[in-house]
Amino acid sequence: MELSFIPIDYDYFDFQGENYIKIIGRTKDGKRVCLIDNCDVYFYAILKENLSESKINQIIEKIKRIQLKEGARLSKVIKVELKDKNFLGEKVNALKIYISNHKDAKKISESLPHKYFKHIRELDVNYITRYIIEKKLFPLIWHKISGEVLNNSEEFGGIDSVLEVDFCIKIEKIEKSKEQPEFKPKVMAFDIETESFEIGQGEISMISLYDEKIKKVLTHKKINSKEKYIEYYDDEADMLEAFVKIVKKESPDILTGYFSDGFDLPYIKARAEKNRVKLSLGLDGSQLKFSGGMSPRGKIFGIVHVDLFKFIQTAYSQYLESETLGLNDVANELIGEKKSDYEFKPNEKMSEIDWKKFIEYNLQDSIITQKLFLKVWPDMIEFSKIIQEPLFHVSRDGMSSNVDNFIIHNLEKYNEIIEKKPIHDEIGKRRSEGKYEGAFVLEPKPGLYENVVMFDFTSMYASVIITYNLSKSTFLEKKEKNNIEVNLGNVKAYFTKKKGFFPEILEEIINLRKKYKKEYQQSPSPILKARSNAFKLIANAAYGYQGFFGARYYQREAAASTAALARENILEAIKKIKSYGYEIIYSDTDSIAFSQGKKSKKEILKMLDEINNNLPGIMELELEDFYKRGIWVTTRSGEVGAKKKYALINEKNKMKIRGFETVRRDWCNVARELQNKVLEKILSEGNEKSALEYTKKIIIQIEKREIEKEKLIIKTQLKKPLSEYKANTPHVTIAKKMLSLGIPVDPGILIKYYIAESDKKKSLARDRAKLPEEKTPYDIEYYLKKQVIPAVENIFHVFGIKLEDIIKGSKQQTLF
DNA sequence: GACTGAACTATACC
DNA sequence: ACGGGTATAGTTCAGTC
Repeated sequence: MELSFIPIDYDYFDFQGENYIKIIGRTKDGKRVCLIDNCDVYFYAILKENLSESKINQIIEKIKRIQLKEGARLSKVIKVELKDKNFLGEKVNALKIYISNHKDAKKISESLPHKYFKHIRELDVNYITRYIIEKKLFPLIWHKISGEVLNNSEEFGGIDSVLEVDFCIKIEKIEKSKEQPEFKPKVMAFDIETESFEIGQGEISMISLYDEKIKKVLTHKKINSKEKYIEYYDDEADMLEAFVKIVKKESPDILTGYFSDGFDLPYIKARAEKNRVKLSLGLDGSQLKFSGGMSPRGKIFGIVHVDLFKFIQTAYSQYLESETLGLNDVANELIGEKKSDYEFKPNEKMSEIDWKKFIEYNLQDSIITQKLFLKVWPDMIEFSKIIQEPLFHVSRDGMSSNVDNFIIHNLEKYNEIIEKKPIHDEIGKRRSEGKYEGAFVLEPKPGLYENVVMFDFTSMYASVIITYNLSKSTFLEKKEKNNIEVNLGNVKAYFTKKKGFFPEILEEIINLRKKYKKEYQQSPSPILKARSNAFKLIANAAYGYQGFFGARYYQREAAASTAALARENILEAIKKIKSYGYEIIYSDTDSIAFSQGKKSKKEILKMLDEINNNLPGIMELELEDFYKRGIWVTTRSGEVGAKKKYALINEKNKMKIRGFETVRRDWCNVARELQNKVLEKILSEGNEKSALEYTKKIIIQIEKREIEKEKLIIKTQLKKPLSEYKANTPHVTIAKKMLSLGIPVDPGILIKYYIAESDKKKSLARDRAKLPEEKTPYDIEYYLKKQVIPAVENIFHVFGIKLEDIIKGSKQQTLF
């Protein structure tokens, strides 16, 4: 049989002591198919130099005889081949040791004659990754498959008869299809509401499910509503059974939730256990499984469970402006949908109407989750195709894993043996190496500037890595002839000029990014945008990756050299721009702001060209934008210019605000909004007059207690468990109060509070911190002196105005 | 008891 | 444990006078 097939979910099983892969996917006409196949399982033992041919043959013969008994399984070496390979760019002789079961790789490696080997590698390449590398059956890409249909076959223990698929096929031939039509998966979203926020404590009140066909809320609460989407069940157990039944019947390709690895699925599992309900959601009847220890990942065979939160965290968060990564904020920003505002109440206090609203809210969450999924789907599918790892992994992995995997899947053409992941001791060693010097930041001279030009280096760190060939495999332990030398303060680092695979792969990523960006600009589509963006994200992560202790190709010197050469390049560019007679205002890492002065835009672009003609390698400086005005302020303490804090307005009146309190969520809105207004007025009008008037107005409103509570709320994130805090800050104090009221305070939540009035003049802020719903009037002095005035006084200082004098001069002098 | 600086904490920039 | 370093600024708290 021959068919067009797109792989969606990968899993493996053992049959007669050997490994097999089972892949669930779809055919072009929407049939669901399971493919069964296997591939060679092997690892490499890299030989020491100077071993004679006869000695090597002797070693091979010895290894061939290795056999291990693992429980009922007899594991053995199948064959051994001597190979010419590369390891970290060096030619090596390696034994490719084929074994019968990948689970025994480590055990078998332990019984090798280690004294003949420099390294043992590829023990930590998992079977699914190995299969994809070997057989080139890539995730979410269409393939032409030929094979034998298994129909009530005895083969593989009768696997085809338990699988709920249209066909089960044993693969004979795999070919990538020429045509790659868009694949639209069947996606079901779900969400639960519970009596408790702690996993498994208290019942699940309801479960909502949503896809193109299904729109349901399952509940065992007895309320009097005839809404069509509500399905009533006798108890929690019945409801859970119905959940399993509906998911199985609909059988989506993807089941998605928001934070569902961390909450919904673990909760469902805990309650199912309590109620003795089997969560046999897998296409082979297998149960929902969890893996991953500390941060569990819920897996269902054949239906890919995607926790949208995780993907958004790694692939989107750097572009989001949302204050939290909660479903509400993210959906609002990405798809413009707001959740219905429902206020949580303890169950026993809920009225009939509350329950109806709660059910509606629960359904709404699933609907939003599904829409959000469809919005980010182009990014997810492109990530999976580019990194060549299954959706299940790519949707959850962090960027370091993604970079790791991208490299692993691209090493074949370099004939490279894959480096191992670090384990405990190695991680500890790497972490103890300490920090290295990072980016250069120029101290600005505070002031309001007219006509500001901003240049920046395109993908600066990636360009530096490529231009100077910085990586683990190109790093030299000591100086060699004709190498690249980098000054790292008291020491020097050396890199060979012979192109390494890491910079070369990175260059390919950059080129592909350029290619797809161009294609996107010519004919925009979400897929092309996602593809271009995925390459950009991987390129941007490459620098952090080489300095990250968990990376396979970690090389601290390469990371330190990248930062050092970036500094060198930006300083050189600053010098160059200065030499053309421009006044430099500011610079941070890869960007330079300077005054246009009397020069024309044409002259500036000509200078840019000239600078670019002299830059090394692929380094490239580009125009970020021309700005009408920009403002830089001093630090709070005094005279020096504040770094990482400025505001600009371009010729289309679009503002770019960096670092100011306006963009910080741990300041109250009254201060943020005032500061934003002040910056806007000053930048668009070119003076401080109306901004000052506006500021006075707000100050008076605060003094008259005319500000609504909502605008005074300060939000601070709890970054770790309460018990680990050494300092009793206001937000920790409030978190403790919340805990005593029975509200869960897990790390990561945003603590909201305001500062209230108190008779004691000298009390600490934490003693006056109150929950938003408390009634004590707000502390006028605190909001003036600690929020509003600090937010704007540095800005007025630029114009020589001391805000305090102004206020003193007005009638409200009593406060000061 | 007022003052000062270090420690701790959160959040931004790139 | 699941990218890096640079930077500002708040609150608390221990030590000094």
